[in-house]
Amino acid sequence: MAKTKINQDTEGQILNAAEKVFQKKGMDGARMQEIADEADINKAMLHYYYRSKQLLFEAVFANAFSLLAPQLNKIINDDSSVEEKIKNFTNNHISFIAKHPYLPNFIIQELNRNPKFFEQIQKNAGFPSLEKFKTQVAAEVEKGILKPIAGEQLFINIISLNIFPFVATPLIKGFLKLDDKGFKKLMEQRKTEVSEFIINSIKK
Amino acid sequence: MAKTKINQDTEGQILNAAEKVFQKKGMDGARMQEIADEADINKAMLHYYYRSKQLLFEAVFANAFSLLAPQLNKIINDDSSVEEKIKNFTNNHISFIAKHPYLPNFIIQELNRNPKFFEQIQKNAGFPSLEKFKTQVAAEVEKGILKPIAGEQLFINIISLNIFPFVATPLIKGFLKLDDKGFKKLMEQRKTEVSEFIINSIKK
DNA sequence: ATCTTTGTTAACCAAATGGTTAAACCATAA
DNA sequence: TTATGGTTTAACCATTTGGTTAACAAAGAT
Repeated sequence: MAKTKINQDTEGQILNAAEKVFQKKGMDGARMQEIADEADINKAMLHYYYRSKQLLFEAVFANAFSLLAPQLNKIINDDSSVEEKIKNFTNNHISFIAKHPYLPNFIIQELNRNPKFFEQIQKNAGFPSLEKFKTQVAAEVEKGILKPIAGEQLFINIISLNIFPFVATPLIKGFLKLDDKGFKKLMEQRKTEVSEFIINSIKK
Repeated sequence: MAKTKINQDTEGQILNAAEKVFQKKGMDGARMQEIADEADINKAMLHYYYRSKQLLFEAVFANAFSLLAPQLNKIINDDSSVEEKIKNFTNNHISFIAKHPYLPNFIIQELNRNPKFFEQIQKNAGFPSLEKFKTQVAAEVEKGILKPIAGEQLFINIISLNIFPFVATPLIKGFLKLDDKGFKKLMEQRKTEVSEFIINSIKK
Protein backbone atom coordinates (compact mmCIF):
# COMPACT_ATOMS: atom_id res chain seq x y z
CA MET A 1 0.00 0.00 0.00
CA ALA A 2 1.03 3.65 0.18
CA LYS A 3 2.37 3.21 -3.29
CA THR A 4 4.05 6.35 -4.59
CA LYS A 5 3.23 7.17 -8.14
CA ILE A 6 6.87 7.39 -9.06
CA ASN A 7 8.22 5.05 -11.65
CA GLN A 8 10.67 3.03 -9.61
CA ASP A 9 11.58 0.42 -12.15
CA THR A 10 8.03 -0.64 -12.80
CA GLU A 11 9.26 -2.09 -16.04
CA GLY A 12 11.63 -4.39 -14.20
CA GLN A 13 8.96 -5.40 -11.74
CA ILE A 14 6.74 -6.38 -14.63
CA LEU A 15 9.49 -8.36 -16.30
CA ASN A 16 10.19 -10.29 -13.11
CA ALA A 17 6.54 -11.09 -12.57
CA ALA A 18 6.09 -12.05 -16.21
CA GLU A 19 9.12 -14.30 -16.01
CA LYS A 20 7.69 -16.09 -13.03
CA VAL A 21 4.25 -16.61 -14.51
CA PHE A 22 5.32 -17.40 -18.08
CA GLN A 23 7.96 -19.89 -17.01
CA LYS A 24 5.50 -21.71 -14.83
CA LYS A 25 2.45 -21.67 -17.09
CA GLY A 26 3.77 -21.07 -20.58
CA MET A 27 2.54 -18.55 -23.11
CA ASP A 28 -0.90 -20.13 -23.45
CA GLY A 29 -1.47 -20.82 -19.79
CA ALA A 30 -0.33 -17.43 -18.52
CA ARG A 31 -2.86 -14.68 -17.84
CA MET A 32 -2.09 -10.99 -18.07
CA GLN A 33 -4.10 -10.40 -14.91
CA GLU A 34 -2.02 -12.95 -13.04
CA ILE A 35 1.17 -11.22 -14.13
CA ALA A 36 -0.25 -7.89 -13.01
CA ASP A 37 -1.21 -9.34 -9.64
CA GLU A 38 2.20 -10.94 -9.25
CA ALA A 39 3.80 -7.56 -9.94
CA ASP A 40 1.26 -5.86 -7.68
CA ILE A 41 0.43 -3.45 -10.44
CA ASN A 42 -2.49 -2.41 -12.64
CA LYS A 43 -3.05 -4.57 -15.68
CA ALA A 44 -2.99 -1.59 -18.01
CA MET A 45 0.63 -1.01 -17.07
CA LEU A 46 1.62 -4.22 -18.78
CA HIS A 47 0.35 -2.79 -22.02
CA TYR A 48 1.81 0.61 -21.31
CA TYR A 49 5.32 -0.83 -21.05
CA TYR A 50 5.06 -3.82 -23.39
CA ARG A 51 2.26 -3.23 -25.90
CA SER A 52 0.99 -6.81 -25.98
CA LYS A 53 1.16 -10.22 -24.35
CA GLN A 54 3.15 -11.45 -27.29
CA LEU A 55 5.82 -8.76 -26.90
CA LEU A 56 6.01 -9.20 -23.15
CA PHE A 57 6.43 -12.90 -23.69
CA GLU A 58 9.17 -12.38 -26.23
CA ALA A 59 11.05 -10.17 -23.79
CA VAL A 60 10.84 -12.91 -21.17
CA PHE A 61 11.84 -15.61 -23.59
CA ALA A 62 14.83 -13.74 -24.95
CA ASN A 63 15.91 -13.07 -21.39
CA ALA A 64 15.60 -16.73 -20.45
CA PHE A 65 17.47 -17.85 -23.51
CA SER A 66 20.28 -15.42 -22.82
CA LEU A 67 20.82 -17.28 -19.55
CA LEU A 68 20.97 -20.71 -21.15
CA ALA A 69 23.09 -19.93 -24.16
CA PRO A 70 26.31 -19.04 -22.27
CA GLN A 71 26.03 -22.35 -20.41
CA LEU A 72 26.16 -24.23 -23.67
CA ASN A 73 28.86 -21.92 -24.95
CA LYS A 74 31.16 -23.31 -22.31
CA ILE A 75 31.04 -26.58 -24.18
CA ILE A 76 31.28 -25.06 -27.58
CA ASN A 77 33.79 -22.23 -27.36
CA ASP A 78 35.93 -22.79 -24.29
CA ASP A 79 39.61 -23.54 -24.75
CA SER A 80 39.95 -26.44 -22.32
CA SER A 81 40.13 -30.10 -23.31
CA VAL A 82 37.04 -32.14 -24.05
CA GLU A 83 37.38 -33.98 -20.77
CA GLU A 84 37.63 -30.76 -18.81
CA LYS A 85 34.66 -29.30 -20.63
CA ILE A 86 32.53 -32.26 -19.72
CA LYS A 87 33.56 -32.12 -16.08
CA ASN A 88 33.00 -28.39 -15.85
CA PHE A 89 29.69 -28.29 -17.62
CA THR A 90 28.24 -31.22 -15.73
CA ASN A 91 29.39 -29.92 -12.39
CA ASN A 92 28.11 -26.40 -12.96
CA HIS A 93 24.84 -27.30 -14.55
CA ILE A 94 23.10 -28.68 -11.47
CA SER A 95 23.88 -25.58 -9.42
CA PHE A 96 22.71 -23.39 -12.26
CA ILE A 97 19.41 -25.21 -12.54
CA ALA A 98 18.79 -24.94 -8.82
CA LYS A 99 18.53 -21.18 -9.36
CA HIS A 100 16.34 -21.46 -12.46
CA PRO A 101 14.28 -24.60 -12.03
CA TYR A 102 11.64 -23.80 -14.67
CA LEU A 103 14.07 -22.52 -17.27
CA PRO A 104 14.96 -25.60 -19.33
CA ASN A 105 11.42 -26.82 -19.57
CA PHE A 106 10.19 -23.34 -20.43
CA ILE A 107 12.63 -22.90 -23.27
CA ILE A 108 12.07 -26.33 -24.71
CA GLN A 109 8.33 -26.08 -24.44
CA GLU A 110 8.08 -22.70 -26.12
CA LEU A 111 10.60 -23.63 -28.76
CA ASN A 112 8.40 -26.56 -29.62
CA ARG A 113 5.37 -24.33 -29.75
CA ASN A 114 7.06 -21.93 -32.10
CA PRO A 115 10.40 -23.05 -33.57
CA LYS A 116 10.76 -19.68 -35.29
CA PHE A 117 11.88 -18.16 -31.99
CA PHE A 118 15.24 -19.75 -32.58
CA GLU A 119 15.80 -17.88 -35.82
CA GLN A 120 14.89 -14.56 -34.23
CA ILE A 121 17.33 -15.11 -31.38
CA GLN A 122 20.04 -16.44 -33.62
CA LYS A 123 20.12 -13.08 -35.36
CA ASN A 124 20.33 -10.86 -32.29
CA ALA A 125 23.38 -12.34 -30.60
CA GLY A 126 26.44 -13.44 -32.52
CA PHE A 127 25.34 -17.00 -32.23
CA PRO A 128 27.80 -19.79 -31.44
CA SER A 129 28.36 -22.57 -33.92
CA LEU A 130 29.36 -26.11 -33.04
CA GLU A 131 32.21 -26.12 -35.55
CA LYS A 132 34.95 -25.51 -33.03
CA PHE A 133 33.80 -28.32 -30.77
CA LYS A 134 33.49 -30.69 -33.70
CA THR A 135 37.05 -30.08 -34.87
CA GLN A 136 38.30 -30.32 -31.31
CA VAL A 137 36.68 -33.71 -30.83
CA ALA A 138 37.94 -34.90 -34.19
CA ALA A 139 41.46 -33.79 -33.25
CA GLU A 140 41.41 -35.60 -29.91
CA VAL A 141 40.10 -38.72 -31.61
CA GLU A 142 42.91 -38.45 -34.15
CA LYS A 143 45.49 -38.09 -31.39
CA GLY A 144 44.18 -41.24 -29.76
CA ILE A 145 42.93 -39.44 -26.64
CA LEU A 146 39.32 -40.33 -27.37
CA LYS A 147 37.61 -43.30 -28.92
CA PRO A 148 35.97 -42.51 -32.27
CA ILE A 149 32.82 -40.42 -31.83
CA ALA A 150 31.20 -37.64 -33.81
CA GLY A 151 31.19 -34.23 -32.14
CA GLU A 152 27.48 -33.82 -32.75
CA GLN A 153 26.64 -37.06 -31.00
CA LEU A 154 28.87 -36.30 -28.07
CA PHE A 155 27.32 -32.86 -27.72
CA ILE A 156 23.83 -34.34 -27.77
CA ASN A 157 24.84 -36.93 -25.19
CA ILE A 158 26.28 -34.32 -22.85
CA ILE A 159 23.26 -32.06 -22.86
CA SER A 160 20.82 -34.98 -22.77
CA LEU A 161 22.37 -36.48 -19.65
CA ASN A 162 22.51 -33.11 -17.94
CA ILE A 163 19.30 -31.39 -18.94
CA PHE A 164 16.77 -34.17 -19.34
CA PRO A 165 16.35 -35.02 -15.65
CA PHE A 166 15.31 -31.43 -15.02
CA VAL A 167 12.89 -31.37 -17.90
CA ALA A 168 11.30 -34.67 -17.01
CA THR A 169 11.44 -34.27 -13.25
CA PRO A 170 7.86 -35.37 -12.55
CA LEU A 171 8.28 -38.43 -14.76
CA ILE A 172 11.47 -39.49 -13.01
CA LYS A 173 10.10 -38.76 -9.58
CA GLY A 174 7.10 -40.89 -10.46
CA PHE A 175 8.96 -43.89 -11.81
CA LEU A 176 11.60 -43.83 -9.13
CA LYS A 177 9.10 -43.03 -6.39
CA LEU A 178 11.11 -40.11 -5.11
CA ASP A 179 10.10 -37.07 -3.12
CA ASP A 180 11.75 -33.67 -3.50
CA LYS A 181 14.52 -34.59 -1.15
CA GLY A 182 15.31 -37.92 -2.79
CA PHE A 183 15.33 -36.34 -6.20
CA LYS A 184 17.64 -33.56 -5.13
CA LYS A 185 20.02 -36.09 -3.60
CA LEU A 186 20.12 -38.09 -6.81
CA MET A 187 20.84 -34.96 -8.83
CA GLU A 188 23.60 -34.00 -6.44
CA GLN A 189 25.24 -37.36 -7.08
CA ARG A 190 25.03 -36.75 -10.79
CA LYS A 191 27.29 -33.72 -10.50
CA THR A 192 30.24 -36.10 -10.58
CA GLU A 193 28.66 -39.32 -11.82
CA VAL A 194 27.50 -38.01 -15.15
CA SER A 195 30.89 -36.71 -16.19
CA GLU A 196 32.50 -39.98 -15.10
CA PHE A 197 29.88 -41.84 -17.08
CA ILE A 198 30.62 -39.89 -20.23
CA ILE A 199 34.38 -39.90 -19.90
CA ASN A 200 34.37 -43.61 -19.11
CA SER A 201 32.69 -44.16 -22.41
CA ILE A 202 34.82 -42.04 -24.70
CA LYS A 203 38.31 -42.03 -23.19
CA LYS A 204 40.76 -44.46 -24.62
CA MET B 1 -20.58 -33.72 -46.96
CA ALA B 2 -23.55 -36.07 -47.27
CA LYS B 3 -22.87 -37.11 -43.75
CA THR B 4 -25.25 -39.77 -42.57
CA LYS B 5 -26.60 -39.22 -39.12
CA ILE B 6 -25.56 -42.68 -38.06
CA ASN B 7 -23.07 -43.06 -35.26
CA GLN B 8 -20.10 -44.68 -36.92
CA ASP B 9 -17.54 -44.49 -34.14
CA THR B 10 -17.90 -40.78 -33.57
CA GLU B 11 -16.34 -41.25 -30.18
CA GLY B 12 -13.18 -42.67 -31.71
CA GLN B 13 -13.06 -39.92 -34.30
CA ILE B 14 -13.19 -37.36 -31.53
CA LEU B 15 -10.47 -39.09 -29.56
CA ASN B 16 -8.19 -39.17 -32.59
CA ALA B 17 -8.77 -35.52 -33.35
CA ALA B 18 -8.32 -34.56 -29.72
CA GLU B 19 -5.09 -36.53 -29.58
CA LYS B 20 -3.75 -34.68 -32.55
CA VAL B 21 -4.67 -31.22 -31.31
CA PHE B 22 -3.81 -31.72 -27.64
CA GLN B 23 -0.45 -33.30 -28.38
CA LYS B 24 0.49 -30.44 -30.64
CA LYS B 25 -0.85 -27.52 -28.63
CA GLY B 26 -1.18 -28.79 -25.09
CA MET B 27 -4.16 -28.47 -22.78
CA ASP B 28 -4.01 -24.67 -22.62
CA GLY B 29 -3.31 -24.07 -26.28
CA ALA B 30 -5.93 -26.48 -27.62
CA ARG B 31 -9.36 -25.20 -28.61
CA MET B 32 -12.50 -27.29 -28.52
CA GLN B 33 -13.57 -25.83 -31.85
CA GLU B 34 -10.29 -26.88 -33.43
CA ILE B 35 -10.77 -30.42 -32.20
CA ALA B 36 -14.29 -30.42 -33.57
CA ASP B 37 -13.06 -29.16 -36.94
CA GLU B 38 -10.28 -31.73 -37.01
CA ALA B 39 -12.87 -34.46 -36.36
CA ASP B 40 -15.22 -32.87 -38.89
CA ILE B 41 -17.96 -32.87 -36.32
CA ASN B 42 -20.17 -30.47 -34.41
CA LYS B 43 -18.62 -28.97 -31.32
CA ALA B 44 -21.53 -30.01 -29.14
CA MET B 45 -20.65 -33.64 -29.83
CA LEU B 46 -17.42 -33.25 -27.89
CA HIS B 47 -19.45 -32.44 -24.82
CA TYR B 48 -22.02 -35.13 -25.58
CA TYR B 49 -19.35 -37.84 -25.50
CA TYR B 50 -16.86 -36.35 -23.06
CA ARG B 51 -18.62 -33.84 -20.82
CA SER B 52 -15.79 -31.29 -20.64
CA LYS B 53 -12.45 -30.25 -22.08
CA GLN B 54 -10.81 -31.51 -18.93
CA LEU B 55 -12.26 -34.99 -19.24
CA LEU B 56 -11.50 -35.21 -22.95
CA PHE B 57 -7.96 -34.17 -22.19
CA GLU B 58 -7.63 -36.78 -19.48
CA ALA B 59 -8.78 -39.47 -21.88
CA VAL B 60 -6.14 -38.39 -24.37
CA PHE B 61 -3.44 -38.18 -21.74
CA ALA B 62 -4.17 -41.59 -20.27
CA ASN B 63 -4.13 -43.02 -23.76
CA ALA B 64 -0.78 -41.40 -24.54
CA PHE B 65 0.72 -42.55 -21.29
CA SER B 66 -0.43 -46.09 -21.90
CA LEU B 67 1.70 -46.06 -25.03
CA LEU B 68 4.82 -44.82 -23.27
CA ALA B 69 4.67 -46.96 -20.14
CA PRO B 70 5.19 -50.34 -21.88
CA GLN B 71 8.26 -48.92 -23.58
CA LEU B 72 9.82 -48.18 -20.25
CA ASN B 73 8.61 -51.50 -18.91
CA LYS B 74 10.93 -53.21 -21.32
CA ILE B 75 13.79 -51.78 -19.31
CA ILE B 76 12.24 -52.43 -15.98
CA ASN B 77 10.59 -55.82 -16.17
CA ASP B 78 12.12 -57.73 -19.05
CA ASP B 79 14.13 -60.86 -18.30
CA SER B 80 17.12 -60.18 -20.55
CA SER B 81 20.50 -58.93 -19.38
CA VAL B 82 21.18 -55.27 -18.75
CA GLU B 83 23.23 -55.05 -21.93
CA GLU B 84 20.49 -56.57 -24.02
CA LYS B 85 17.91 -54.29 -22.46
CA ILE B 86 19.91 -51.23 -23.38
CA LYS B 87 20.40 -52.40 -26.95
CA ASN B 88 16.78 -53.32 -27.38
CA PHE B 89 15.33 -50.21 -25.85
CA THR B 90 17.64 -47.86 -27.71
CA ASN B 91 17.09 -49.55 -31.01
CA ASN B 92 13.32 -49.69 -30.70
CA HIS B 93 12.84 -46.24 -29.31
CA ILE B 94 13.66 -44.26 -32.44
CA SER B 95 11.23 -46.24 -34.55
CA PHE B 96 8.57 -45.85 -31.90
CA ILE B 97 9.01 -42.09 -31.77
CA ALA B 98 8.77 -41.81 -35.54
CA LYS B 99 5.18 -42.97 -35.19
CA HIS B 100 4.42 -40.68 -32.24
CA PRO B 101 6.58 -37.61 -32.64
CA TYR B 102 4.68 -35.34 -30.25
CA LEU B 103 4.22 -37.94 -27.54
CA PRO B 104 7.25 -37.50 -25.27
CA ASN B 105 7.03 -33.76 -25.24
CA PHE B 106 3.31 -33.88 -24.64
CA ILE B 107 3.60 -36.17 -21.65
CA ILE B 108 6.47 -34.27 -20.10
CA GLN B 109 4.82 -30.92 -20.65
CA GLU B 110 1.50 -31.90 -19.15
CA LEU B 111 3.13 -33.76 -16.29
CA ASN B 112 4.96 -30.56 -15.45
CA ARG B 113 1.76 -28.59 -15.66
CA ASN B 114 0.00 -30.95 -13.30
CA PRO B 115 2.17 -33.54 -11.53
CA LYS B 116 -0.93 -35.06 -9.96
CA PHE B 117 -1.67 -36.82 -13.24
CA PHE B 118 0.99 -39.31 -12.33
CA GLU B 119 -0.74 -40.36 -9.16
CA GLN B 120 -4.04 -40.84 -10.95
CA ILE B 121 -2.44 -43.04 -13.57
CA GLN B 122 -0.37 -44.96 -11.11
CA LYS B 123 -3.57 -46.19 -9.51
CA ASN B 124 -5.35 -47.37 -12.65
CA ALA B 125 -2.72 -49.72 -14.05
CA GLY B 126 -0.69 -52.07 -11.92
CA PHE B 127 2.22 -49.71 -12.13
CA PRO B 128 5.78 -50.98 -12.61
CA SER B 129 8.40 -50.36 -9.99
CA LEU B 130 12.11 -50.01 -10.64
CA GLU B 131 13.01 -52.52 -7.94
CA LYS B 132 13.63 -55.40 -10.28
CA PHE B 133 15.97 -53.37 -12.47
CA LYS B 134 17.85 -52.06 -9.46
CA THR B 135 18.53 -55.54 -8.08
CA GLN B 136 19.45 -56.78 -11.54
CA VAL B 137 22.03 -54.02 -11.95
CA ALA B 138 23.36 -54.60 -8.45
CA ALA B 139 23.70 -58.32 -9.22
CA GLU B 140 25.60 -57.74 -12.46
CA VAL B 141 27.88 -55.29 -10.69
CA GLU B 142 28.48 -57.87 -7.98
CA LYS B 143 29.31 -60.52 -10.59
CA GLY B 144 31.84 -58.18 -12.15
CA ILE B 145 29.94 -57.86 -15.44
CA LEU B 146 29.37 -54.15 -14.90
CA LYS B 147 31.38 -51.38 -13.33
CA PRO B 148 29.79 -49.99 -10.15
CA ILE B 149 26.73 -47.89 -10.90
CA ALA B 150 23.41 -47.34 -9.17
CA GLY B 151 20.38 -48.69 -10.99
CA GLU B 152 18.57 -45.39 -10.67
CA GLN B 153 21.38 -43.46 -12.31
CA LEU B 154 21.71 -45.95 -15.12
CA PHE B 155 17.98 -45.82 -15.72
CA ILE B 156 18.04 -42.04 -15.85
CA ASN B 157 20.98 -42.12 -18.24
CA ILE B 158 19.28 -44.54 -20.60
CA ILE B 159 16.07 -42.60 -20.89
CA SER B 160 17.86 -39.25 -21.03
CA LEU B 161 20.04 -40.25 -23.95
CA ASN B 162 17.11 -41.74 -25.79
CA ILE B 163 14.25 -39.38 -25.09
CA PHE B 164 15.85 -35.95 -24.75
CA PRO B 165 16.73 -35.43 -28.41
CA PHE B 166 13.07 -35.85 -29.29
CA VAL B 167 11.90 -33.50 -26.59
CA ALA B 168 14.42 -30.81 -27.45
CA THR B 169 14.37 -31.28 -31.20
CA PRO B 170 14.12 -27.58 -32.09
CA LEU B 171 16.95 -26.71 -29.71
CA ILE B 172 19.23 -29.36 -31.18
CA LYS B 173 18.29 -28.53 -34.74
CA GLY B 174 19.08 -24.90 -33.96
CA PHE B 175 22.45 -25.43 -32.35
CA LEU B 176 23.56 -28.03 -34.86
CA LYS B 177 22.08 -26.14 -37.79
CA LEU B 178 20.22 -29.17 -39.07
CA ASP B 179 17.17 -29.47 -41.28
CA ASP B 180 14.62 -32.27 -40.92
CA LYS B 181 16.68 -34.59 -43.03
CA GLY B 182 19.92 -33.99 -41.18
CA PHE B 183 18.22 -34.44 -37.84
CA LYS B 184 16.60 -37.67 -38.91
CA LYS B 185 19.92 -38.99 -40.12
CA LEU B 186 21.59 -38.18 -36.82
CA MET B 187 18.82 -39.92 -34.90
CA GLU B 188 19.12 -42.95 -37.14
CA GLN B 189 22.80 -43.18 -36.23
CA ARG B 190 21.89 -43.04 -32.57
CA LYS B 191 19.95 -46.30 -32.86
CA THR B 192 23.25 -48.12 -32.46
CA GLU B 193 25.56 -45.39 -31.18
CA VAL B 194 23.68 -44.64 -28.01
CA SER B 195 23.68 -48.23 -26.81
CA GLU B 196 27.36 -48.54 -27.62
CA PHE B 197 27.98 -45.32 -25.74
CA ILE B 198 26.22 -46.59 -22.64
CA ILE B 199 27.66 -50.08 -22.72
CA ASN B 200 31.14 -48.71 -23.32
CA SER B 201 30.80 -46.79 -20.14
CA ILE B 202 29.46 -49.46 -17.81
CA LYS B 203 30.86 -52.76 -19.07
CA LYS B 204 33.92 -54.05 -17.37
C1' DA C 1 -47.34 -46.94 -38.06
C1' DT C 2 -45.92 -44.74 -33.84
C1' DC C 3 -43.24 -44.29 -29.79
C1' DT C 4 -38.77 -44.04 -27.62
C1' DT C 5 -34.06 -43.70 -27.40
C1' DT C 6 -29.88 -42.14 -29.15
C1' DG C 7 -27.18 -39.14 -32.09
C1' DT C 8 -26.63 -34.57 -34.31
C1' DT C 9 -27.02 -29.73 -35.24
C1' DA C 10 -27.43 -24.56 -35.10
C1' DA C 11 -28.12 -21.06 -32.15
C1' DC C 12 -27.25 -19.29 -27.96
C1' DC C 13 -25.01 -17.92 -23.31
C1' DA C 14 -22.07 -16.40 -19.59
C1' DA C 15 -17.52 -15.94 -18.25
C1' DA C 16 -12.91 -14.98 -19.21
C1' DT C 17 -9.48 -12.50 -21.52
C1' DG C 18 -6.41 -9.31 -24.10
C1' DG C 19 -6.58 -4.83 -24.93
C1' DT C 20 -8.22 0.34 -24.84
C1' DT C 21 -9.50 4.79 -22.99
C1' DA C 22 -10.15 8.84 -20.56
C1' DA C 23 -9.44 10.81 -16.54
C1' DA C 24 -6.57 11.41 -12.48
C1' DC C 25 -2.00 11.75 -10.40
C1' DC C 26 2.40 13.59 -9.43
C1' DA C 27 7.19 15.20 -9.93
C1' DT C 28 9.38 18.90 -11.97
C1' DA C 29 10.64 22.80 -14.99
C1' DA C 30 9.25 27.39 -16.16
C1' DT D 1 2.03 28.73 -8.94
C1' DT D 2 1.08 26.64 -12.83
C1' DA D 3 1.83 24.24 -17.07
C1' DT D 4 3.82 19.94 -18.75
C1' DG D 5 4.67 15.29 -19.58
C1' DG D 6 5.24 10.85 -18.21
C1' DT D 7 2.81 7.45 -15.15
C1' DT D 8 -1.14 5.07 -13.02
C1' DT D 9 -5.87 3.70 -12.41
C1' DA D 10 -10.80 2.16 -12.89
C1' DA D 11 -14.00 1.37 -16.10
C1' DC D 12 -14.97 -0.30 -20.35
C1' DC D 13 -14.97 -3.08 -24.85
C1' DA D 14 -14.84 -6.71 -28.38
C1' DT D 15 -13.72 -11.22 -29.04
C1' DT D 16 -12.90 -15.76 -27.81
C1' DT D 17 -14.11 -19.80 -25.52
C1' DG D 18 -16.08 -23.69 -22.97
C1' DG D 19 -20.37 -25.12 -22.38
C1' DT D 20 -25.76 -25.49 -22.89
C1' DT D 21 -30.23 -25.92 -25.07
C1' DA D 22 -33.95 -26.99 -27.83
C1' DA D 23 -35.28 -28.74 -31.91
C1' DC D 24 -34.61 -32.39 -35.09
C1' DA D 25 -33.31 -36.87 -37.39
C1' DA D 26 -32.47 -41.82 -37.53
C1' DA D 27 -33.03 -46.46 -35.83
C1' DG D 28 -34.91 -49.78 -33.10
C1' DA D 29 -38.75 -51.33 -30.21
C1' DT D 30 -43.82 -52.10 -29.70
